[in-house]
Amino acid sequence: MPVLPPRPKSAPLNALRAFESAARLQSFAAASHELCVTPGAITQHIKSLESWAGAKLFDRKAQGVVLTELGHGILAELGKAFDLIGSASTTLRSSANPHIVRIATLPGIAQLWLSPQLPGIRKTFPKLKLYVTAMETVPNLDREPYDLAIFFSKIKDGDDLTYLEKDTLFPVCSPGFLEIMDGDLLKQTDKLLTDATWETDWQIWFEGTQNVKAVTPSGPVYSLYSLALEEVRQGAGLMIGHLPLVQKYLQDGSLVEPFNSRIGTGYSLTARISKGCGNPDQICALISILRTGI
Amino acid sequence: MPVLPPRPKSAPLNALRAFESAARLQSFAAASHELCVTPGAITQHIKSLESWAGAKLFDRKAQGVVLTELGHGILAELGKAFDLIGSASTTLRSSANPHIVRIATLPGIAQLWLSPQLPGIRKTFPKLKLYVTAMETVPNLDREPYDLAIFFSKIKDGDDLTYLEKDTLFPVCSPGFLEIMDGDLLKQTDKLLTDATWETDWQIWFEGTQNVKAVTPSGPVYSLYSLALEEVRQGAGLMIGHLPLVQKYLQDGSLVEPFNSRIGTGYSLTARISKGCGNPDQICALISILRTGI
DNA sequence: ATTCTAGCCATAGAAAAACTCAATCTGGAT
DNA sequence: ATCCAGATTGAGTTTTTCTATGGCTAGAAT
Repeated sequence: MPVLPPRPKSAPLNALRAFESAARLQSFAAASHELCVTPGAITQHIKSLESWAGAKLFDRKAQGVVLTELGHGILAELGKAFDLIGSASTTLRSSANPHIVRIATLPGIAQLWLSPQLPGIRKTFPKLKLYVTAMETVPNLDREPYDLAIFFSKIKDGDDLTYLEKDTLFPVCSPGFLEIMDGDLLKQTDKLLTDATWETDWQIWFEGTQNVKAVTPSGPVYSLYSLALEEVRQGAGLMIGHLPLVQKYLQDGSLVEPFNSRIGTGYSLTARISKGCGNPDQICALISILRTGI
Repeated sequence: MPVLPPRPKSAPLNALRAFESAARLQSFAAASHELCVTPGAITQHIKSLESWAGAKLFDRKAQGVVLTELGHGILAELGKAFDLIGSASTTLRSSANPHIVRIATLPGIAQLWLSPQLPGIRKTFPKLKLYVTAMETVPNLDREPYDLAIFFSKIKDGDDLTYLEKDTLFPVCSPGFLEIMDGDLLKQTDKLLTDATWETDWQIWFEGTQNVKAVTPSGPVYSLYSLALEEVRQGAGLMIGHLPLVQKYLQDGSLVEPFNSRIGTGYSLTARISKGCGNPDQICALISILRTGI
């Protein structure tokens, strides 16, 4: 039996993925975020790849990291490779389970916009299973295995986006809060709630509609929009409502709009479909139901 | 600090690689060989990918394994992706170390053909470092990180092969063995040595040159050609010499050619260059030196 | 029919890889 | 001077990957 010497290993795949991400984003920290690991993990991946290659791939500066020419040379090729892998695996999983649609969206959208539409969707597509994953940033649909991403974004030509609804800002509060409070609602800045994802909402609304110097809200800051909105419905104060997310509460009367001045943000609620998605027709049908509302 | 729920993971890269190999080769066993792991490792990779996808990728039959339609659908895409990764990593490593040339070749070629040429190569390229890895089968240069593969192969149009020398077969033995033995050298079949990689050499030579029924050699079988040849040089018997590999010994007189009947095999010693190789000019120069001989 | 054989599967244990955590370093910015 | 963002380091832990078994099945050989 011939004992063959060990072949030299080919480059470690996971390290290559880490490298591609770090090189594309020009930052280990950003890559660590994209890949959902700690920065240290990225450091180690890059180190292992550098030792495999026998050369530095990044120049380490104190304020960050700069790709070497060597690293730059393979970035495009690697990117294409991981795009292919991503689309292949999305295709695989979604055509294996055509009755499952995986949606990526903001937590607030999931709870306040998507969730109320579920009964209607179930009626139209009784067999459909929706897997909704909440996240703060738009995932790279070329890489991550979702069929559909629903986020607020600016619509540009060339993007493969489907418009759903316009985003519009205006303060909201509970009917009870409105009754109790006297005079200028906006004076008591500690009653102005903020959501961490949309920190500048108040400022945008002030500057766009009030023609007065923006008041700095000093009320609590929430990390979940739906949580903040719940507080507001309990009468905790005022916050900026995004029309698509508060419409339901305006209709059922649990929230009211104390001012008559709305402002658009240039953003819209949009859906984007993954290229790898296995059942585009079904997804389109689903989107059209979401767009027209229940 | 917002606690985000865990994102659904993307498909495991190593499992995808195992799948691609198994699907392309239509066999777990072959894939395990290609990736230098045990068959069990492949089984587990495929299982993990199947559970990630939520569907079977292969139909298991007793005599092997058959790709499902689902699996077939992503094979081409994955193959392209891993080709890109392979070429990117080869590019990376060889352009990081332009003075290193990694050669994959048969053990026999390494020892009997390449090794004698090293002094001459060192003279021409003093800074060059050759890393020679011996293996039984031609590696996939699109995937594995070698710059150059030197093997016996049939030259077909379209292949990116460089011809080096013609392969030619004929029996060889030591001068001492020739003296001692009487009469028909080929009668004593236990003195006919065989190399495991080229088991049919004797048969090919007999049928091509002797016009007699092939004698079945019953001498020892070696797993390394160079080892067998060493025995022959010590007078252990006769074996089939491949011209490129025995030429040196014919010249220095340690082997002789008792019959005057050579036969070609249709194969030639050839060099193929990796697409990803970072320094093609240097490699070409190297090949041309190897071809012309020292 | 029985045995053989090629391939895949299942499980346990071992080895290697990957990740986290907390502490540390670095040089520009406040 | 101190702070800060971002990268690193090393120890310890978790997860993944691999091997080593033995078992299974169906076709081939005896």
